[in-house]
Amino acid sequence: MADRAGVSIATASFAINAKETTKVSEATRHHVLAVAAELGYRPNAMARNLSKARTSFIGLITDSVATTPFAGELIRGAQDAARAHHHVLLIANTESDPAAAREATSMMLDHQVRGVVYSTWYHRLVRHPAGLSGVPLVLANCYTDGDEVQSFVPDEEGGGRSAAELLLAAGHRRVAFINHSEPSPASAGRLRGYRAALRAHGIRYRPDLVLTVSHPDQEAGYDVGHRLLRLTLRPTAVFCYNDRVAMGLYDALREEGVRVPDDMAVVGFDNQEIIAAHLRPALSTVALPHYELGHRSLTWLLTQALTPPAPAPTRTLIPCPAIPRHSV
Amino acid sequence: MADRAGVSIATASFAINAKETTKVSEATRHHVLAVAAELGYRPNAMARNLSKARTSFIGLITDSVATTPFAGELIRGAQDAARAHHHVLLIANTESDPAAAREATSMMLDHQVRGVVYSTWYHRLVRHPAGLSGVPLVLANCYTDGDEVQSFVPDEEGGGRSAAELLLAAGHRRVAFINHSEPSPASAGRLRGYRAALRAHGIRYRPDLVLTVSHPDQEAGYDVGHRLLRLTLRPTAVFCYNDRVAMGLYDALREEGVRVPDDMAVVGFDNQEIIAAHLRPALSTVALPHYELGHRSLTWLLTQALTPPAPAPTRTLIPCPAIPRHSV
DNA sequence: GTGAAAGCGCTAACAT
DNA sequence: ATGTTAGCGCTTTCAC
Repeated sequence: MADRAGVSIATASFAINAKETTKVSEATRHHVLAVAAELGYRPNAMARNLSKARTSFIGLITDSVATTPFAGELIRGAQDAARAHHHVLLIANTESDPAAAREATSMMLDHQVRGVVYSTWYHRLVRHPAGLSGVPLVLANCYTDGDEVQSFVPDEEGGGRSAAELLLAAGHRRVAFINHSEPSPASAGRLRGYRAALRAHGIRYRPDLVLTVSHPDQEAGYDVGHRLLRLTLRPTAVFCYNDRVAMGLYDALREEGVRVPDDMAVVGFDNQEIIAAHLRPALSTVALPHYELGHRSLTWLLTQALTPPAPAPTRTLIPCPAIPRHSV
Repeated sequence: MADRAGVSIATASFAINAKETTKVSEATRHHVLAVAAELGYRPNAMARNLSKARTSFIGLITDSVATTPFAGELIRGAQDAARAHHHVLLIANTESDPAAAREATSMMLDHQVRGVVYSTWYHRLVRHPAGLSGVPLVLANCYTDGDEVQSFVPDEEGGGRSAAELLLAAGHRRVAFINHSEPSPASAGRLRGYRAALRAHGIRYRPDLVLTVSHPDQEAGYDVGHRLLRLTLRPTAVFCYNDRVAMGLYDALREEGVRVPDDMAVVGFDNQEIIAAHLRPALSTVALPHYELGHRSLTWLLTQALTPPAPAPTRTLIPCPAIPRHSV
């Protein structure tokens, strides 16, 4: 195509890439661009990648895409950041299958990704992903034991505080917490946040007001709801581990003729739109920042990890914003 | 690395790619492979792509990733199919932004994708995606006017029939249908299916039993629920346009003391797990085949579109399976 | 069965 | 400011 423009192949390359050190005259540049447009010329990314010995690929590994809208949000955030930096995402979903993970890893390595973000659908501790030692790596929604790799995770404690705060600010003093019995960053963090909020309001923490469920879903919320109403000192407000528990709780409450929020205020966690926004009354909750997790991870890779000196890895907390609706 | 194995670069290439016409002796092949493994050698996909003048990329364009789990399922199906054929997906999400779509298109073209699947999050008519005339193309969950491009879409009519059948098979004769008022493949198809099922059971179609809503969500379901109960000839069963409407309907029914399924049987559509599986009682519904849509589209591209003669494009209907639970 | 050599379509020195 | 040239790491004839 350079030929058709009557210039050398090198000049064409310069013209098209419009470097800052513009080694080509404005005139010829325009001419080349015009000819290129006319011919519908598109540079071959493979050739460019090979020649520059560098691609514009970033790998994104998720352990689940479809179970929740969370992965979608994370992908969207990562995608937006990638686009802003003219990079393209190589996405692989492992569904927690080690074989799939291995395949994904080598696929990415073979394609010379510039870095990879490894993400999980729920916030948890992971081992250093195998085979990814040679590449700039960042974790989204998970972290490793000594935090020896950079990670971005939700600020569970802050979220727990915000959730409780939603209730406390409305004047509630007997606030129950339905927590997940499984130890995890979420259950531990939210509990800490709940206690901190109580403390800030001069309310003593009462262990009997925190109930736990082993599978935090609608069924559990329903069951624990009935337990809750039989407490000797019935709470006037409940902070639920997640929106699904809150949804089940709504059912239990309704069955017992307890109205939300008049007789009992409720807040959830996760901000699962399809549930939270459409319960009756709409559920006040706290959002998990999946979009930001994806966005920040990718941006970190592109702006920090790739330009030495490589920063020391840390676990970066991303806020979980409160989403007030009508259940308080 | 060939050098380290003491063979020529060409031989190494042959050994590694293990062609059928094995131009290399078993002995050297094993030797090369051993050395490669030892050195942790991985072929450079960029170089390979450039050399072969063909990549193993397939583009996947979605118009939304996060709003529903639907896109996730479709991606998962596509990804699985791609993996099975040793291809890798280049995913772009446009969020219905034309600029993003243009960018996605040229990104894919620049990367020499072998084909692209264009998908939408709800089943609809689309115009031929711009800029994609030069590439093998397949539509998932959408189709074009004259069906001049291959597409895979849900069998809405079959799904509607299955939904109604769930109710009819349980002996119901007065079955209402809450439809979406907006004309669409879904509303038209499901209505046809509903009527066909009625006919098959020798029941006369009564237009007054089909109510419509303009935004098929929980709020609409709630509102229409009250309307429904005021019908002179109250139905004993309802087929809802989707699970969200059913969720709202549950609320209305409960308010009026109408029990599901004893006083009123309900079926939904979409099989949105988070709702359907956890309503009380769990909602019988019909699933949208997003996984298959993605899987079939990709498989078609890889097996049909890429091997001449190119098949004539058709709109292929994918079944929507009934998911019986406890609301009938 | 194995090796030499010519590209694939670009980028980046290095000339001019 | 523009052209020449040497690769980037592979695949693939074509000789041997």
